[in-house]
Amino acid sequence: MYSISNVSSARPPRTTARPVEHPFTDDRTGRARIRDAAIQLVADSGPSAWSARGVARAAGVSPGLVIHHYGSMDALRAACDEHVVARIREKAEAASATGAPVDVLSVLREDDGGLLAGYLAAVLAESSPAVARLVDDLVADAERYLLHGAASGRLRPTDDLRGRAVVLTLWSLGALVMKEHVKRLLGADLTAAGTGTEAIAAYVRPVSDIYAHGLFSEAFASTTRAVLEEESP
Amino acid sequence: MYSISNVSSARPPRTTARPVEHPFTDDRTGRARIRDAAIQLVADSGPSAWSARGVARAAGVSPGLVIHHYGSMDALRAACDEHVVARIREKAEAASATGAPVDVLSVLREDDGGLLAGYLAAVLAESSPAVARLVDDLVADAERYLLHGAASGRLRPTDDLRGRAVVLTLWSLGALVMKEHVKRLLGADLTAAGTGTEAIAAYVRPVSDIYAHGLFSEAFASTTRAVLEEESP
DNA sequence: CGATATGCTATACACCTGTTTAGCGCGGAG
DNA sequence: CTCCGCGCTAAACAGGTGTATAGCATATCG
Repeated sequence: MYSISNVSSARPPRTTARPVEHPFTDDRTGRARIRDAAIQLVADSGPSAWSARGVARAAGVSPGLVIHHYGSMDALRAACDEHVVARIREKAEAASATGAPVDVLSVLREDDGGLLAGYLAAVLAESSPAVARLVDDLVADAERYLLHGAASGRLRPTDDLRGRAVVLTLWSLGALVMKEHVKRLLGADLTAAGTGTEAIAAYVRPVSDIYAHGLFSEAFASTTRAVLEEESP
Repeated sequence: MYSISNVSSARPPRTTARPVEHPFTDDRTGRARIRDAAIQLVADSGPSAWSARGVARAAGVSPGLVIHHYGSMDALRAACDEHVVARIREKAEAASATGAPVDVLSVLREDDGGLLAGYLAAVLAESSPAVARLVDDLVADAERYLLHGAASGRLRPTDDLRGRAVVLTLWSLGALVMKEHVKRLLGADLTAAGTGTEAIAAYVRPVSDIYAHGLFSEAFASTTRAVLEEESP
């Protein structure tokens, strides 16, 4: 689900990969600098940019230090996933606590220059236990929101709340993965925090329209429902 | 858009990567065998499986022959993209000619063991001119379908037909890219041609429900529309 | 027959990958 | 002072990458 009232105002431009000023500066040891540089690199240049030497260069350290701190590139990858997932979880929980709509795209629209969104977009299609857990959690969040929304009368009830939560969440995440196509076709950059309301609106408007009224005419919707009921076991 | 009446019946199981029996056998020179093996490899094992030696092994030839025929791995990649895109285009045109709903997921559900879908899922998030063109064409197809659907009264009219076409197409393609998450969360395998109606239904049902009625209650939809109109320039 | 084209392999090369190892510098504690 | 721990680099290694090159086998044509 996506609510227009959640559309944030203009943000500062994205930073490019370089060693490395960062929105989360809590534990800036060499270890943290390396992890953060790796996240930035993947967010900016995709999974193919992943290498010990690339990360080392971006962090301003030697490749040996990368391995020294993390033991292997796989372990670094897992650490990056866990870190990004934890951050997103925090943001999703904060949004949930305010009763705001729990759409992952709005959760990700923060002043981090598109870092979390960019990294997530890059890894969503890859096999990662941490990311799979995040997706599952986001679905659970969406399901809770749908439940409350139906109870309050804002959202239509359904006998398959979970299926709906899965579909809505995966649609949003899928659009994120397909961000370059979204950008080319609609001019909307789903990860750029610097994007103004207008540029995101090109994506949000048709989405909201479908959420508001569906796609089928009422007559056709009735027909489809009849077909659905025939096919049910 | 997705129509239940388009759900195909059970198909034979997927083939695994091996040298290599294939649904399209028209030009089975060494060159074609290599290209087809490469497509199968990526469909089965993702972009990280891409290497001259991996493709050569799968095709039962030497790595040198791969390069001999295509000049470089980049050229082979481009050839694979073009080939898959051409096949999908054929299928989409055939579906369009019959007036069937032009949903890419149903177009891809054929007796090729999930090959086209699997390859497309693997490359959709990567930068590829051929794939971008395919996406653009699929959006154009969807827009035409929406136009006809609105004229016939089956689909709701909208002042942003193109935006809707983009969103619907990218949702479907996004779900394809996220196929492992769809499978884990709903048990629906969007690329496996061997999947029966029931397994796909777990994805299709909530989708159809949203298409039929939207997500918001009528009261809330009216409110959202009011917000939308306020925010329009 | 020889010449040419095509298909193909084996080998080698330059460069990249992740990882290991040795060693230096610095700070703190005893 | 010495010792220890930590942070760090440089060099080396094994294994992988894409690619180039030489050469063999086969078929076809004049």
